Amino acid sequence: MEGSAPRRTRIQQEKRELILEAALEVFSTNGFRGSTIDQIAEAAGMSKPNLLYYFRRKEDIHETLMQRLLDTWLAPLRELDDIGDPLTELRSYIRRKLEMARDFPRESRLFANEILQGAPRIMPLLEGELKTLVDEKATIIKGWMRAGKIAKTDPWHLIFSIWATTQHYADFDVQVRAVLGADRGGDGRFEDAARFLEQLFLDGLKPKD
Amino acid sequence: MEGSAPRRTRIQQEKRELILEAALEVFSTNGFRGSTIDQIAEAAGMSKPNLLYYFRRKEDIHETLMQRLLDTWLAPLRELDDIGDPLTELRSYIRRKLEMARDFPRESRLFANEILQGAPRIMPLLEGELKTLVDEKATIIKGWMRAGKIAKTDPWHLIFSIWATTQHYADFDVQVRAVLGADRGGDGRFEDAARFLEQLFLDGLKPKD
DNA sequence: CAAAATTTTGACCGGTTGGACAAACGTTAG
DNA sequence: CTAACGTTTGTCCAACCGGTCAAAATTTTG
Repeated sequence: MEGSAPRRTRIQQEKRELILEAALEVFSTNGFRGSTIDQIAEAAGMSKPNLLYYFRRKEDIHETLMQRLLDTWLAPLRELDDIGDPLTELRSYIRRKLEMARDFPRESRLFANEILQGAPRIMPLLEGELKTLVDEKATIIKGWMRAGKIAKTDPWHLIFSIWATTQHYADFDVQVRAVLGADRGGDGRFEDAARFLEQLFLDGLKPKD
Repeated sequence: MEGSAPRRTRIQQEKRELILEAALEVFSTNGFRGSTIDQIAEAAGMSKPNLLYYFRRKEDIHETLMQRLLDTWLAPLRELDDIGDPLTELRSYIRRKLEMARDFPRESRLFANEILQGAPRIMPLLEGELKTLVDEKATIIKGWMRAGKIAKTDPWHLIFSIWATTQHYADFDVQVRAVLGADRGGDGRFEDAARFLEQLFLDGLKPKD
């Protein structure tokens, strides 16, 4: 019995990967119920029954995708630790998170879709693993505040605000580009965003003097 | 010919309102494609053909909902004007926006759903009405910066960050509550958020001295 | 009351979708 | 070659879904 490692041949590994890649594309733009197995199969270059040979149910694909997603998605937060200057640490967390929004917008949208609909499939993860991680990092941040290294405020809401502002550039990308227009909505928007966010989180809006 | 005001009896007005209310509930939690006419009809307490008597197509309901939504949704930004102290003006914009996230989370989620999927139905509005409004307000904010009333930064990204942080409490509500836990995730979370956001946007994270 | 107009419903339809299945195809090992 | 195993596909099905339609029920109007 080997329930924890049921993988077989190399072909299966490759095909499963192909399907997951295709499913990420389709799910992230159409949502779970808005996506069809046929769409995913076509995007993966195979027939529907063939796809169902590798994943028995549509939900299995989604579940596998979500499991992998959470690991990579929370990696930047996991890296946040006590060594180094607090402000620098927070600044690079924001930068990494923004880079993920730029480089993995599909993952961000998939996650947003799931949360928007009430997180029916990952609620236990949110209340368990995620809460534990955030609480742990909030304690670190609280320590920084007590030591006078950063301003005193609510660490949890601070983390929320970093998530919100960075993921916004992935989840609401079409809106951002529409509002910025053709000239400013190009590739440079992420650098503009990085500059702005750094200033916002470090200094706020009050004029310097 | 009265294409602009095709409303008829009082019953029609009431039933249409009933349907829109039910559709808001269903669409905002399941997305457009994830929602069925049957679900909406049941939530509105009527049969499917009866619902289709008031709205001929599923898309008509969604379209009507989106049109109304945008007006109320952008109201807080429209109120932002040049009279009064800039920092106070921005602070009350943030507060109003957060109140909307608290009082109209379904509207926020409906909008988020639409944007997430590439805004297929409201793209023209984003590039037209919305962009015009944001550009106009960005000009006002730029004036404040030139006058030294607030710190110099990018007005567009400032507006994005206000949208992102406030709507986060509606769109990602389940995640916020899961992470905050039973004790801190109660009704007080919006007041905590308001306090945090005020501090973030005004002073940033650098320690006071 | 009676005719006209409006509202509601049951039955139905065509298209789509998730999924099952067995047969065919390919590949590898003896 | 051939048997065994893994892979691929055509076909099919039952459930669902958006939408139609005609008839029935109700309300409005004269």
